[in-house]
Amino acid sequence: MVSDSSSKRLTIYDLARLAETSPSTVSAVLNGTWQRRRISKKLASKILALAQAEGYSANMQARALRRERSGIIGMILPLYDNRYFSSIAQHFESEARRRGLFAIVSCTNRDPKQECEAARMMLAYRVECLVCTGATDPDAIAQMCAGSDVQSINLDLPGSKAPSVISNNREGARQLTHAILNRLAEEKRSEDPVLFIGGRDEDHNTRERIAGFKQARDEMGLATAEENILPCDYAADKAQAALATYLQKRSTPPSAMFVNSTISLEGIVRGLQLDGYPLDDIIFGCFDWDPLAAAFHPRLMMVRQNVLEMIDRVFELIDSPPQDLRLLIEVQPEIMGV
Amino acid sequence: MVSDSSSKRLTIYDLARLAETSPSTVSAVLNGTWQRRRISKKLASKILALAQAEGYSANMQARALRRERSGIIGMILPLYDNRYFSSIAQHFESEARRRGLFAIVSCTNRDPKQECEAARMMLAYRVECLVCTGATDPDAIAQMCAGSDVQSINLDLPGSKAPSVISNNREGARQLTHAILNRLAEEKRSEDPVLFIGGRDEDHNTRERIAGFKQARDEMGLATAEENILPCDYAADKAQAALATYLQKRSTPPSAMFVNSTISLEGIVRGLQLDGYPLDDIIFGCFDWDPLAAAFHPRLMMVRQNVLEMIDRVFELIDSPPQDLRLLIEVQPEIMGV
DNA sequence: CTAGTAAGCACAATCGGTTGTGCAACGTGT
DNA sequence: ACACGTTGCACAACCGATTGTGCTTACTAG
Repeated sequence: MVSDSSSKRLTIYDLARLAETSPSTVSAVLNGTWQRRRISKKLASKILALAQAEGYSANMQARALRRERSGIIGMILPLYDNRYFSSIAQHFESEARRRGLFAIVSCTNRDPKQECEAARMMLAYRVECLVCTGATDPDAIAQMCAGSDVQSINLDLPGSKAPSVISNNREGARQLTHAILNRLAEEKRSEDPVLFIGGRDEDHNTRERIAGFKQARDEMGLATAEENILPCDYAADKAQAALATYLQKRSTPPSAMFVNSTISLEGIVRGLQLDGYPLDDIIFGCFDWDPLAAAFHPRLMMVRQNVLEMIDRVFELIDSPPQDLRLLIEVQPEIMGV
Repeated sequence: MVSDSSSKRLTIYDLARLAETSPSTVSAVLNGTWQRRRISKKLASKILALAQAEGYSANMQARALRRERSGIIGMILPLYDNRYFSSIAQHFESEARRRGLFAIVSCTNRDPKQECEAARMMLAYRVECLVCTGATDPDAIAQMCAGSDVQSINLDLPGSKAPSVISNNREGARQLTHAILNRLAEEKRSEDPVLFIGGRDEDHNTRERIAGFKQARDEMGLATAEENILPCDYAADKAQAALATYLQKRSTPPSAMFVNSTISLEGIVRGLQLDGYPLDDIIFGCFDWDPLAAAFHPRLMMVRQNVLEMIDRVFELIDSPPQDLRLLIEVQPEIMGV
């Protein structure tokens, strides 16, 4: 270790001087192409040992510039703070790492402006591919990427200008609704209404979940009153307020609810708790998964989206980009707690 | 928009040709140094308009290489999947963005190997600073950074080779314990034992929290039996098992518990729920914050660490690096739900 | 009318790798 | 001894920005 920490960072030029060889040879040795370049094993190991001893680390910017490949793969994400999105980020990172890519994830707070800004940054850093998760306007970003000749993929919410990987929301909702209805039947409350609450009407996923909800009820021979469908947005406060309004017209809370996300569930539970309703008696189905919440409530069933498989599908699309940009891949979620 | 999407990405050389000027001029205009270089306003606006129309975006690798500044700031994180860490990532990103820096966050699963690997990658990408959150071995990473002349800062867990920003764990635990004891007193159960459970004995934060716990009891004239302190690790299963063992010796669960994290709380609640104990009667104090959990339980008090201020402190340290690498900044957390 | 100054821009070196190509030296077969 | 193939490496041109410097013109002052 002769490292002169006095000067700058070590480069292949420094190593070349130390090893009394040329920079190109050092480069070839350090990036593994030395056999192809017929560098002798002896020289190669000398250089490797030297690099090791001096703690050399290649400058990725220089490499990226010359190779015209950054080795970076990007993802934009609405938020980190729930199990679903955080596990998306986590799996994306580890799968990228496994492939020798460097993942950068940017969270954009569900704000279209920030989404664009983040995408612009990612493109400036020359990401090799951009995964666009739960974007407000996925097509806008897909178009930016296309303009820069960068592949993009939609995750969680579908778009029309890039292939999409999403959960099978309709089928998941259908199964969850059946689980709720079965539970009601077990408890001899089959006739009680079920309230669907949370999410946004314009949102593809919410629409699909409502469709699945209705379909399941239909299959059980139950009609669904529109007043029992409340897509009041996701936010906890919105859900709490919507439920309060709903409850003004009745004496008791519904026996069962289909809650569209954990963030909505938070508002619902808080509201019921404040008003002193017997929380544990209500059957909840939540299209989202949070093990802590599941631990707390005895009648809470949750939909766990298959993040692992979704990320796998995303990388398959990266490996072999489909010709059809409207390709939609749906992954089956799992019902927990039935 | 004459963009010839046929060829490669647009460079300043292309723009120079289009604007009939030189690359250096284009560069100066696009990075804002054109006034200093006495480029005429007329030419400047021409180039800017052109760049806009053609959708030019600077190649950050080239810029970073030449400037010897990447514009990137890194963070390593144990996990995303709780409110604390996810909000750390979120605030770190937005503050970095505010400063024109690009944040990259890598999660390392509390694995020292992965921590080192991530740090190595970050250093290869020439991050300007590395924030090392909740690292298993912060000093190892601090040393790697020092070797590359890169500033590093510890967050959440302190180290001795880089300045650290952490919560005031002892004081937070003291206040939480007082809140628990007050609640017990209100409910005329002052004499009941309180169980401290979760966390690791070797862990700085856990040790501090235990100290705060004992101190608060001491201040109330209560002795603390060692059998009531169970640092059984954080994992939900470990906590559940530890509680089960604890309960074997007694007929009823403790009236109150100090739970060291939400992940431990998950195991505790699951175990109690399974065994059919009346969960709502137990007074919980959890050193962590999760609004969904808070909504579910009427007697759950939580410590919310002041992430906003912690991140602010981190950036202050980045702005003016202290001479003393052992500097420890403690930020006061907040007790929620008292 | 000329020296001196400022305005406006272009040149070329540089950051640290990568990679096509060239060129000795050495070995082999005839 | 000569042609020829191989081995082992060095040279130099990039990648796309930044920046010190220098060279025109135009303008101003004396």
